[in-house]
Amino acid sequence: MSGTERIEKRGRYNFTEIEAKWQRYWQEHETFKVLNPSDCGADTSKPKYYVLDMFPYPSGAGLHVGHPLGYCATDIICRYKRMRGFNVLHPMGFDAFGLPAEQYAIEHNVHPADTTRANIETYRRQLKMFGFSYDWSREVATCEPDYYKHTQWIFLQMFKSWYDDQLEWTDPQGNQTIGRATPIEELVAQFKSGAWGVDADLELVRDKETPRREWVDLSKAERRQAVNNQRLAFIDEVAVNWCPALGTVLANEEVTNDGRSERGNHPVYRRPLRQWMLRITRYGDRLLNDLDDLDWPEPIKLMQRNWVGRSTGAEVIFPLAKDWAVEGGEWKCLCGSCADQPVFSDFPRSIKVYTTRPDTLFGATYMVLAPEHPLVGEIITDERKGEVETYVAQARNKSELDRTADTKEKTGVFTGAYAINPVNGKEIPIWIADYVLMGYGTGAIMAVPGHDTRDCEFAKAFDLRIIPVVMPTDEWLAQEEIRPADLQDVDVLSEASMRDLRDAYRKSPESFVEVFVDQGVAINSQQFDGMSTAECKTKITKWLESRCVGRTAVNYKLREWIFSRQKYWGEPFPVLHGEDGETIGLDESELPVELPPMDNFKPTPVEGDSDSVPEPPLGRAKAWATVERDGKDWRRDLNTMPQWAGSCWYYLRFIDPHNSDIFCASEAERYWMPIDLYVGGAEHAVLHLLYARFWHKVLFDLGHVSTREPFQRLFNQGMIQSFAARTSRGTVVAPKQLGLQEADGSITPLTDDQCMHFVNDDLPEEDVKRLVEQEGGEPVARVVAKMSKSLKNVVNPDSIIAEYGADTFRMYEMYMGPLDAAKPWNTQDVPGLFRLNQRIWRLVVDEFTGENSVDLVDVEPSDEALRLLHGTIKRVTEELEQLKLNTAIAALFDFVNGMTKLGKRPRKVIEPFVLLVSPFAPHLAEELWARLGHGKTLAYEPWPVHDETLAKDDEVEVAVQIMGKVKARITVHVDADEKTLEKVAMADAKIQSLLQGKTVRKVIVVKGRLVNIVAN
RNA sequence: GCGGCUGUGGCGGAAUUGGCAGACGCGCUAGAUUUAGGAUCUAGUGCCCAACGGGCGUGGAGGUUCGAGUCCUCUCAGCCGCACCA
Repeated sequence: MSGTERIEKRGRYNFTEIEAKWQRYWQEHETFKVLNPSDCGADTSKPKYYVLDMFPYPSGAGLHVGHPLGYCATDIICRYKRMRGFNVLHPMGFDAFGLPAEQYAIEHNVHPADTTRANIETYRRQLKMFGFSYDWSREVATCEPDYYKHTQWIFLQMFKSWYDDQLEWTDPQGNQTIGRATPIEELVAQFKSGAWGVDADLELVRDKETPRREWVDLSKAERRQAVNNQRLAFIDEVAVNWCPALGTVLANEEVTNDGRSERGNHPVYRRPLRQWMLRITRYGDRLLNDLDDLDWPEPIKLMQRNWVGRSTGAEVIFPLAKDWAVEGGEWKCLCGSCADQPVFSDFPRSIKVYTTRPDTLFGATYMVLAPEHPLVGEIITDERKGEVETYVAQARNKSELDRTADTKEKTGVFTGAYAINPVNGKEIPIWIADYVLMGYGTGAIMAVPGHDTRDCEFAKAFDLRIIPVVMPTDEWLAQEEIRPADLQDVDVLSEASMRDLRDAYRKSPESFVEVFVDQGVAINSQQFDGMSTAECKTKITKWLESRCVGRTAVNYKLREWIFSRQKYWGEPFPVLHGEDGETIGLDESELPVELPPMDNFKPTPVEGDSDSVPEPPLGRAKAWATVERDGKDWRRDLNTMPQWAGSCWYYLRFIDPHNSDIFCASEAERYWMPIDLYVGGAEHAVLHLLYARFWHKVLFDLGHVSTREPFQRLFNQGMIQSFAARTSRGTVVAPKQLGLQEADGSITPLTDDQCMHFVNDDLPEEDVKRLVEQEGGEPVARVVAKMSKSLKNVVNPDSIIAEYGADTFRMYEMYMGPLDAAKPWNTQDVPGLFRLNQRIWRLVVDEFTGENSVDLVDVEPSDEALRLLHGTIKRVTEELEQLKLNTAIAALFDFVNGMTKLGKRPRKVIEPFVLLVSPFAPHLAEELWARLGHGKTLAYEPWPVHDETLAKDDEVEVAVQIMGKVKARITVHVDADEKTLEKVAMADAKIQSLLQGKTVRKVIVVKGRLVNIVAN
């Protein structure tokens, strides 16, 4: 190591050489390579700790300062855990498939594989500069065939399974569970044996009472459909955001409010398209319930719960008035072709709705269908046809965002048809309105304008009846700002005026300013009158059930996952499509299905609102797309999987990254899972984490993984923000783009020094007045903003590392504030941490001679030095355990300050301190450890343990308060009891004088803290 | 609109969970030092006042308590998520 000699000669803290040296050392010695239990030499007696970072998407811009925030934190924890005797798995890889690479490829005519490879190299180089203790031998990239072979394999498992939601089983962890992913063969066997059948829509029917069709009577295509209707991965036609110009489906987030594509501003249309779907909703309950046992931030759990959006209520059937009548409580079919007294699951010519408020059924005065509802065409009367069709056509082309824009007024059309309210036999009009979404519930609602704000708005707009069926609480009725104008003066305390209010509500609920949507007491509901909302819900549902027109139901906001993209740079689907519409999964031995080499990734543009949908780019790879098998022609699927696919299981691949047979060997999986700590940004709070949990549960059901949940503990790092300026118009610009307006109107750009003062908010007042944005000359104010390319305030870690070193960078980011808080980057603060590292360096090294400092002494440390050390060990350890890394570093500062005061540095104190420093500034600590005479890395040295008796001072200062205000301080023994404390406090001269002429009422003593004297 | 989070000096942030508000760092002030180094060391640094004393201070207003940054009620501001979910 020639570099060391030079360092010794100069003796200064030369971070460049030290960091290069130790990074080389770690690499050469494979210091952080960790073994799997079956590997030769593995020590399975140690406890395991699996720490995972959210792996990055390698974009062209390279790493920014936000990435390493979480990575530094996990690295510190990993280094700490190793020293605490854990086998630590700490891997890193790249989420390498995705749209940006493809867009870049189209614009610059390069292959996404090439740019991705180059970007990965940049990222890897940058990540290595930080000295992270990753086991690089486990690196993966999701775009490599070795990797996506298994992504395809997992997809096949979903294609080959279905969710048996009634199967009761005990999972390997001993939990009683209902519902499980099961091989599709078991479903087919049940069909074949005649145990199960299907309904008219080829959906599964288990009981034999319900009218159903049997397997033997189904055509080949129908059988395939019946099975497809259950598969976890299936093909279905769904309404999507189709952008003809871009030639792809867009996510809702990629569509602007005026129905155009975010990228390119092209028109976007709602189109029903055949897409791969994953049946994630079957896991809704488990995705919800299993959150309870996870050590995640509550807000994230809440976001996931809201996303799943489970609600309970009832499905209710509203028969069409032209086809059904009620005679003597029995349903009578008017068309003659339907069975009288139909069963719930087979009630022809009726509208099924979902409601969370079956108790308000008597208040349902009209119905609304979503414009896309399949019954719309059937029920419109001839005279309404034109108007309805125009409305439906309009709604069809609106994006979801457009339709749900909040300020929008209610629109709709009457169909001319009526339905029968099953609770009272009354005929109610059926309307069509886009405030009802096809994607939720049944796509149809019963409207209760008396107790639903949206229905009320609609009813008022179209002059529909409003019937109150829930009497609000007195408290609600009595609110002044809600009461009708003519009842403003009543005395709400009297029972008589409450009666007036109730009568007024009964007569015209719309005269109250707000709609009552809460729980109350049923009115106008015949035999259910007087029941509480909760009771009424159950009773009405039971009543409906007994008449086969309703049943309890559960609904989710969660939608099935649209899983295909019309793009090149993603995982191909491992399936073949036959000419007759059959889709088969490939055999495992045929994986991976590699992407064909191509050089043109452009979508085929289509003009305007055409129904034709062009082929995805993969369609141009003609030879690849066609496969001959068993004498028949098959076609590959031309779609690819979305970017989420690879990240749904990467944490499993890290466990066994080079296994070419299976995605992850079971023994290793059982050893390492679940992940003990998962750190990443809150932007993945819902989608990635939900999708990955879903895949994991499928793998768990099928016996491929051993834990119900992948990520036991989750931690969200906060965003690194930037100081910026906001102009009076609201534009945000970086400090560098500011200037001072001179008297002649010209603008002088801010100097670096002035920028600093701007950031610190302490520019001289006359400068603040002249502060303007350079380009527009508009006045600005200081704000904290997101770092963004357009703001030109992105800080590149490379330059900071070059200037101050990786150890300083790591320390600075950890010292900025709490890990989970958003905080602004301030380069000005970096030198403070650089100074800390220099001071730590000088605790050991004499800067001039380069030898160990003469103050470093081999004598027994003083009590004071020991107290300092053990206090520091205690603090650092406790803060590390809680991921409070900012205050842990504050403890390091305190130690160095303390040592500076003490002068001499006993080796017995300095050595453990170097170990405490090592997770934070590993290069520095390794170098000092070597200079202290140790021959090998400190990465596996035991973590220092503090001795409580040494950490404590014998004496402690206690505050003495009078009436809660500190008036004096006394010094007492740490263990002094309450009585002693009180005595010493009362004896204090100052306290004595302040108590002159006052009566002591009470004395509160908190041991070791304070004495509070209550006196007047 | 609904839900969540956050408001503490000139700046970033501490505060043992109801017990001395402002740890630690940045910046600033003064001094020492010279090995002129992205130095170091010492002292100071919340605000106000008639200044070895006193008053006020954790977005604002109330409240509970011997005692509140911390708990309760109301309120303001900022950020994030969802958004016609029946």
